[in-house]
Amino acid sequence: MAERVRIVDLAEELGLSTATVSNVIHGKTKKISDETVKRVQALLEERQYVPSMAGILLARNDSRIVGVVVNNHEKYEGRVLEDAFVSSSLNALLFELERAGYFMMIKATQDWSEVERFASMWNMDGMVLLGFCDSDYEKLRARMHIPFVVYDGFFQADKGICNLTIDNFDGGRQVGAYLKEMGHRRAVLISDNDICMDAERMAGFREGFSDGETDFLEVPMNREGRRCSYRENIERIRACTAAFAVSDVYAAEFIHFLQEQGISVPGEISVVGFDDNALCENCFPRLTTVGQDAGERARMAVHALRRLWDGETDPIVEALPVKLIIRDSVKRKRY
Amino acid sequence: MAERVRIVDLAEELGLSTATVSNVIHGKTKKISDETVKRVQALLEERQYVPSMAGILLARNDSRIVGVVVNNHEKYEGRVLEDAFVSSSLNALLFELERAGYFMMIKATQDWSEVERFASMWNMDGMVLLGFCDSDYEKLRARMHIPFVVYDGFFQADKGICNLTIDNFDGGRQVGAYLKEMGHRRAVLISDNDICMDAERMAGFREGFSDGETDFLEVPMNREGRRCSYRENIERIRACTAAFAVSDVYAAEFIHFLQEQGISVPGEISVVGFDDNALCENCFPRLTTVGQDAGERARMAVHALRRLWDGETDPIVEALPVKLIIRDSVKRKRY
DNA sequence: CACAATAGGTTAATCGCGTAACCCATCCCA
DNA sequence: TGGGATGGGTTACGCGATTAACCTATTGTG
Repeated sequence: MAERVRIVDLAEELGLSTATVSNVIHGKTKKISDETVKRVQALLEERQYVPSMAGILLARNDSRIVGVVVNNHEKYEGRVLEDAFVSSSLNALLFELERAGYFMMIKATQDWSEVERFASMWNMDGMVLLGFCDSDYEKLRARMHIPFVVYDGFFQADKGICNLTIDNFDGGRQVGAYLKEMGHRRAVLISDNDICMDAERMAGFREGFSDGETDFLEVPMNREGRRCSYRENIERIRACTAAFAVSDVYAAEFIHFLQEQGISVPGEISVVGFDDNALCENCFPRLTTVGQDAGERARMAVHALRRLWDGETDPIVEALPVKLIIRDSVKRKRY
Repeated sequence: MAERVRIVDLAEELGLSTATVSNVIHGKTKKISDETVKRVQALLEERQYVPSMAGILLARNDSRIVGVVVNNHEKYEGRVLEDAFVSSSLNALLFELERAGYFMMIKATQDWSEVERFASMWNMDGMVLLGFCDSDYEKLRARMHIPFVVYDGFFQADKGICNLTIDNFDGGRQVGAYLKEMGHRRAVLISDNDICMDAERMAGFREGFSDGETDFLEVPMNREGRRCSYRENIERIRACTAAFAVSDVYAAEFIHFLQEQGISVPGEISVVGFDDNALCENCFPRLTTVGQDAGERARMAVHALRRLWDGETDPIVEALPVKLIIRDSVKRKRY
């Protein structure tokens, strides 16, 4: 373990006080001669001075840590960070926070008291919350005592919570409109009723797809038995020519099911997903889906935190735009 | 921002000194009356005392942070954390570190001086390195001044570096033996020559697959043009009945290519991957692959760190066992 | 009885850094 | 010549927790 170089060491070596060295480090050089500044800077460089966050944290109560809390929902079965949406979010957040000079600490939990401890122990500057929704609202309000941003979740706009989301409704609408325009009249809707934002996506789809002639089938799904419910509803599914799954993972699973049944995609049934996961490019056929720009959202998250730090209190509630990414899993239907 | 409850606050309220409160917190109760212990504990509970890591860090130089550094290799194109192997590793590490009472800080970089700063600023207790290999060895040795474990990478056993890996050779061997036993005689090998451990997997494959009658084709791949080189070699590929891709992602990509060409999998060509990524279950056909237990590896990593902290210096160099997971992408070949 | 041991604490220094308050020598100007 | 401004720093304390050294009163012991 190499010995840490401290400010006092440098000060001593230069015959200066720690205050002077500290001031040079922070650019408060108004009252220091140019020559002294240069000497200090040279030694900082030579000795490769790295500040100890322990001291800074204690002295200024400023940790430069942003905690990212991921809702460790049971549906992930203990593998939250493997979820394609979660991992792409973390990736974007990591780079964006680093760019802004912050450190990222991750916690995966459902237990709010843990989150509270976590934030408090480290004097976090802020937090980013992933995957929580309205039903967690009371806990959030009551227990979070530091600036935070909901990165993904479904919150009513009027709750005063800074909430970055994507325009789920519009995404669904675009899919609906696209499938209708491609000549489809009967579609399967695949979702998980437990997930709050699925409802938005489906509502959007209905608006985009519905007119006098179209019709859709909502296959009721339960978590354990998604495949089972496909099997039970196979005849009704065969009557459809298209499907909208509210997430790519469901879409891939559904395509898999169809292929097992010998139903060709998109020959007999066209499928559209949501999220633009990595898997879209690797499955066959390549999946048409709704894409969100993770980088843009992460930038918004950091921007929103900055505003909170600056004392701006009225929350940003943004529904970031979303767009349909057309690949190979939808075919025009001709009658 | 809720006011922090400090030890002095509790001490004052109890009419005790901070030393006593601190001692109770740490279970050093030999010289404290039972009654006092109870009073202190009751107040700790009531006031929900959460220690400040800033103070602890400064006083004991003990951060309980483990830094996880991911090699931000260009091949990831800025999306490291989205890589299936990386994300499953992070997931396993996160839970394992939490269980052991440590906090995880992530950094994605290729720049060693940054890693050094990172570790030094936070007085990290240890680090876990992902995705580095022998060529980084000198930097590692010269610059890392804290205990660290190579979680995944390819290092010579004799370098004295604590290196957890999987038995890449044996994985390849199992695949080779399996394909041979399934009657295949000509196979395509798909790999990326830049990745150090691919060589092991391929060497294992050769050993498992080769006998007088078998033969294989190594399609030379360059990163930008994997698909291109498939296209160029299409005739030679058609002459094969099986393929081994050294990672699931390559396998999925290859299957995709074959399906585009109208070649059925596994009807005409059987495909085996490596890693047991999430995508294996979702692609069609479900991918036969070589699986590694991420949880077990993470446990080993924490165990290895513990040993280093305990002063045990001879490094653990483990090649964790690996097993073939048979799904639907391989078909028996009959002549 | 003298002295030691023990119980039950307390005091004060320390960790590394930031910063408000202070200090001294010059210089300037009326 | 007296007083303020300015340049170029220094001193000293605070942040929260840990811990070695110290203290006092009571009990035990030969």
